[in-house]
Formats: sequence, C-alpha cells, structure tokens
Amino acid sequence: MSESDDDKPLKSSKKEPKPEEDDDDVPLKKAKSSKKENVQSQVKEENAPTAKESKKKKKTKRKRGDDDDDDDDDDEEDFDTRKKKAPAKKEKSSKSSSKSAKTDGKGQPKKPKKEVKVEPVYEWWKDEQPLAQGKKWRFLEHNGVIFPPNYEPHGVKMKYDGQIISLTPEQEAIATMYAAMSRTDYAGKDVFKKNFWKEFSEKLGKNHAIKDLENCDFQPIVDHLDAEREKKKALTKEEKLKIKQAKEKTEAPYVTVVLDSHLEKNGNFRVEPAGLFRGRGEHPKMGQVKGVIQPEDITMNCSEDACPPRCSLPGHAWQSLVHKDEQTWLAFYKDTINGEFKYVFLSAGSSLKGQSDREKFEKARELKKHVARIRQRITQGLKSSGLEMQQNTALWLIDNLAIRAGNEKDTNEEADTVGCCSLRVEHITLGTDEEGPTIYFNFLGKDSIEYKNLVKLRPKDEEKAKEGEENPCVSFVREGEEKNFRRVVENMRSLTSNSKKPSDDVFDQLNTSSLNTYLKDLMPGLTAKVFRTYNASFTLDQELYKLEDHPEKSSFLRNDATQLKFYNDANYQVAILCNHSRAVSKTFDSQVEKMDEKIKGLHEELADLKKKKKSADNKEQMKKKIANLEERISKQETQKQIKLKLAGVALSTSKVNYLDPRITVAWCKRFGNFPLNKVFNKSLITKFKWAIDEADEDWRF
DNA sequence: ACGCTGACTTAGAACATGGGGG
DNA sequence: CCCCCATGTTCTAAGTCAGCGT
Repeated sequence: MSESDDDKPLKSSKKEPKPEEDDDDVPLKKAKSSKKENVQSQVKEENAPTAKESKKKKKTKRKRGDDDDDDDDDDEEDFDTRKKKAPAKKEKSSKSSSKSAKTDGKGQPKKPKKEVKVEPVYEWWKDEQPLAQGKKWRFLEHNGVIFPPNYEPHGVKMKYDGQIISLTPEQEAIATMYAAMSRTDYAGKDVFKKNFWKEFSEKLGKNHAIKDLENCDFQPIVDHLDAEREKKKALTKEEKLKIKQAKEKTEAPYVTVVLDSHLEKNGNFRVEPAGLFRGRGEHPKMGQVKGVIQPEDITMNCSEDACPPRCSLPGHAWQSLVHKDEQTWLAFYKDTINGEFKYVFLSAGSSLKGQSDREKFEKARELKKHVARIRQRITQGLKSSGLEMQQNTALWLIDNLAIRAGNEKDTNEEADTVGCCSLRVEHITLGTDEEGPTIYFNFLGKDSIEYKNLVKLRPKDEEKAKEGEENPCVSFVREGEEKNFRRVVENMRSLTSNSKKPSDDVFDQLNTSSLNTYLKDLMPGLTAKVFRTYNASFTLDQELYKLEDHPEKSSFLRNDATQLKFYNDANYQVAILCNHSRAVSKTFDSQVEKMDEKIKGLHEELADLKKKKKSADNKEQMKKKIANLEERISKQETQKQIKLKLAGVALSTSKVNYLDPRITVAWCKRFGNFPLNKVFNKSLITKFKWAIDEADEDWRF
C-alpha cells in the first residue's frame, strides 16, 4: 500500500551507520494506537513471574528501551473485562530510536499525516535463546476469537417452478449461500449442485414443494444480494470510514496477544463464517455446507497464569481451555467438511513464525553443505533395484524438478492430486528427441494446479536451447546430471512398463514417510520439502549474482526499473521451477489488446513525427521528440512483454515461502543499495525484519 | 509398519485499496 | 475526477511431516 513510495535504500550495515530508517519506517505513532486498542493484556511481570522469567523479561525490556513503564497506565480504561491490564507495549524497534520512541510514544503530538502503519516487531533475533527445548513460550494471553454475526433472514423469496416459495430462516440461509455463488464456476458443476441439493433437500424436509434443484430459481435472492452490495458501495466516504472504525474498535482486543513479555499480532482471530465449501479442482465435497462454528467447538490455549479468553457469545462456553506451551496455536476447531483442524496462529510477522522461518532456511543452507554428497548417494542408488532404486529415482525428481513429496490422498474425500511418491503411470510419458530421452510430466499437483513439464537434455544448438529456455513447459537437465537423467529415464521406463496399468503408482514401493526416513539418514532433519526450499533459494542466489560479471551489468544497474527487472527475472526462474501459478485475469485479452492499440498509436505518431522532421527547421528539437517517443514505445513494449510473461505465473509465492530473504537483502545492499521496498512489500518487510537486520552485502545463501 | 491425529507451512482466489492515466 | 488495473491483504484450502497408538 501506501508505503511503497518512499524508496529508502537499506543501509548497508557495514558501510553506513545507517541513518534513519528506523524512525521513519516504523512510526512510533502506530504504537500508540495499537496499544490502546488492545489493552488487553497484562504483561507477565505482574503475575508473579518466576525468578528466571523475570530476569529474562527485564532484559528484553531493557533492550527495547524501557519504555514499558510509562505506558502502563493507559490501558486500563479500555478493558473492563480483564482484571489485569497490560501495558501493551509497543516497542519500537530499532535500537537507536528506541529512546525517542518512548518519549513521543506517549505524547504523540503530531500525526496528522497519513500514517503508514508498520507494526512494532519484537526483535527476537537479538535476544538470546531463552526457552527450554520444545517450549514455544512461557506466557501466553489473548482474547480468543471473534465470531461472524448470526444469520439475519432477509425474507426475500425464491421461486420454484414459477411459484413463490417461503423458506424458514434456516433454509433461507443456505439458499442464500447458493445464490451468492451463482456467478462462480462452481455454479455450473454437477458435483457442486449435487452436494448442495443433498443438504438443501434435507433441510427442506420430505414433503416440501421444492422437489429438485433444476427448477429452483434463486434469482430474487441473487438480486437482493446485488442490491445489498450496491447499497454498501453507495455509502459516502464518511459512512464507510465510520463502519471501518467501528469494526476496528470491536476487533481491537483480538488483534494483539501477549507472548512472554511483548505483544504479537494474531494472524486469524476471525472464526470462519458458514458457507458452501469451495474445494479446489474436482473436489468431491464442493457445495457441501460448511456449518456454523460455535464456542463449544473451540479449544483455547493460553498460559495457566494468564487471564483466559472470555467467550463473547452469551450463554456459550469454549469447548475447553488448555495450556500447551509446546504449541504455537492459540485456538483450534474442526471444520464440518472433513473434520480438519483449523488453527488460530500468530501472524507471519510474529516471533514464533519468524524463528521457524529462519530455521527453515538454515536447514536448507545445511542441505547446501551436504548436497554434493547426497547427490552422489542418489546417483549410486539410481543404479540399484527395487526399493532403493525407487527411492533414489524419486529423490532425483524431487531434487531436480522441485516437485513435492506426494502423500497419499483419499479421493473420496479430497481432489485427486499427486506429488512425487503418488505419481501414477498415466502422468508420465517417456519419449526421445534429437538430444536423447525425454520425460513428459502431466499431472495435477497441490491445489489442482497443472504441472506440465517436458524434461530433456539441453540442445547443442544454441538457438534451440534458447527457445527451450523461454518455454516454461520445458526444462533442461542441469549440467552434470545428463548421465543420471538417462538412468532415471531407464528406471522410469521399468517403473511404468506395460505390466502396469495407467492408474498404477509409478513408485509402488514408496511413500513419503519411508522416503523421509531415508532422507533423515542422509542428513539429520532432512525431508523432501527441504529440497524445494533449497533449490528455490539456491536458484535465486545463483541468478541474482550473475549480475556480478554480467556483460550488461551497467545497463541493468542503469536505474531502478532495469535493476528490478533483473531481480524479477531471477524470481521468475524460481516461480517456474516451483510451478507457482495464478489465474489469468478475465480481462487479460482485452488488456493486451488495449496495449497493442496504444503501441500502434505511438508508432503512428512516430512515423508522423519522422515525416515532419524532414521539413522542419528545428531539427534538433524534432530529434529530441523522436527519441522521446521511441523511449516511450520501448517502455510500453517491455511492459507488454512482462505482462505476457507473467500472465499465469505468481512470483509472490516463492518470495513469501521459498526464497531466503537474506539473499534479497544482501543483493540489494550489494548492488547499488537498491531500495528493498521495490522487491518486498510492507508485509514482507515486517515478516523478514530479522533477515534485513542480519544480512549484509556479503551474505550468501 | 502402518494408519491416524495433530500441528504447522504453503497456496491461489477473493476481496480491498489506492494511484496513475485518460 | 473517475475508472481501471496493479498490488496488497485476507481468507481458507491443501499440502508436509512428526509422533502416537495399535
């Protein structure tokens, strides 16, 4: 959002003492507001901390700049319900600024400006590791969850067979859920309709006038929903603001929680509203009603010495209250579709998430140290037979193609998707081309996203190699793996031989758990998914540092736009590797058309200008104009290229989950102090604060 | 050894926002 | 100024994998 405009370079920690950033980037003012809102808690000090605890707490505080004490007083007012009030501290993060933070934190004179909110972050990476093995916290206090409003019957009547039908509120509720999805793709799917009808007809009862779905007309309800939406849209700015503020106010107590002696943000304190289940792909349960969740369905977790979350629905109570300090969840319930667990966790920017995120990348870096050895082992194993051959062949695929492990799934309950271990014969096509053997993969992976990839040897012909490189559905075996690839193909041939049916498993002796057991032997803590993290991060690091002695280095460094493009191209390689995709916008074609027209128009203008130039007296001026226009055209054209290239590709998924943020931070610092906020948005900056602090320009993955 | 429960990460779509260009 | 689109945020589904109980 708003923050993107100030590009501030991140200081390279080494060279410049680093000026501000902290202060302007993290407005302390925010702190104040948040504190007051949440008010809820209480810092553990007040509760008779153990000696050890208090010590540690003290330390934390000190670091943060002792501001705690001064704010305590204010929380009180908002929170009647709690007996203890906590000083919700907002700590401003950076060292240098902490002192000032405290001072103005309270007074808060100014702040008329828009106010970019950057959440205060507890800088866990500056604390020494305090907790005992396995413990996630020593104090946890929060206000639980917030429920969606009860269903309010609107009384709009649907029709059946042309007749107006009255529904009970309960019936109306699910009819309305259906109406709400009338313009989605689900509405046309048989499974969706069938599942919905099953539940709807049950709710209608045996002798209801409505006998089938075909003759139901939900249009009146659809119209009603549209009208409601319009009404909402038509509100004035002020009204909208008011509503927003009211919402913020009610939600404020849930936004932050107290973890040990600091505040953290809750990631998802809103209980999921009832609705029709929207599974991805051909999900057998799409259209089923996802029921209302009651407090009685929810288990709460907090520390024993905390004030437990109070149930906000009168007459209700939590299912139970537990104190599991080896767990990071604040609450959970089971959904009514598959009985799956839904957890309430802290946000991505929290210390708990940050720490495990860092551990994830450290593990991937650990793999980097062992990967040569492990690959050697895999190479060996490719030549064996039976289970060992299967294990190593699968691992080769996981390592080289970055595919997922592939747990078994029950296709009566879930969509039929696969990963490595669950690949079936029908997903593989073996072939040959002028370079040698090929394997074509075509299957649905996680989220029913298509994975289509022709894996082959790199052509000698540079022209062809280039072509293949630009084709996202082709990948070349990486250098040094050619021989292994041939072996893998042979193995795949025997694993898919015609004694097997298309629906049989390729790796019939494998499952993810045995595979991971095998991996654990190769390196402690190693599992299949680590390869994805490792290969993604390694690829980014390699790609980014090609800039180091790139022949066109200076042209990439010419300005932010060109440098950003270089970064995005590297990011793109990773997205392709990991098969991260996104839906192409419905208006994509028309958008491209528009761009074409614009470009065409510019070309015409250019031609015109050139013609005029001949007869013009002020040639110099014309020349300038022409150059200008040419520049605009080329800009438009590259923009179009980018648009086409990224049409179905998501860069964000890898950024958020797979790429060690320190790679990016270091690269930015190293190459012209490139503004980090060009590549990381506000959320990522918050999420990766630890990395921003940690990586200097020499850091490498 | 294996199936199931539980906890946590990863994922794309839906939705909201707001800035730039006509 | 308005609208369109890009980008950011929220939502919740769908994976991975450990550990437990049988």
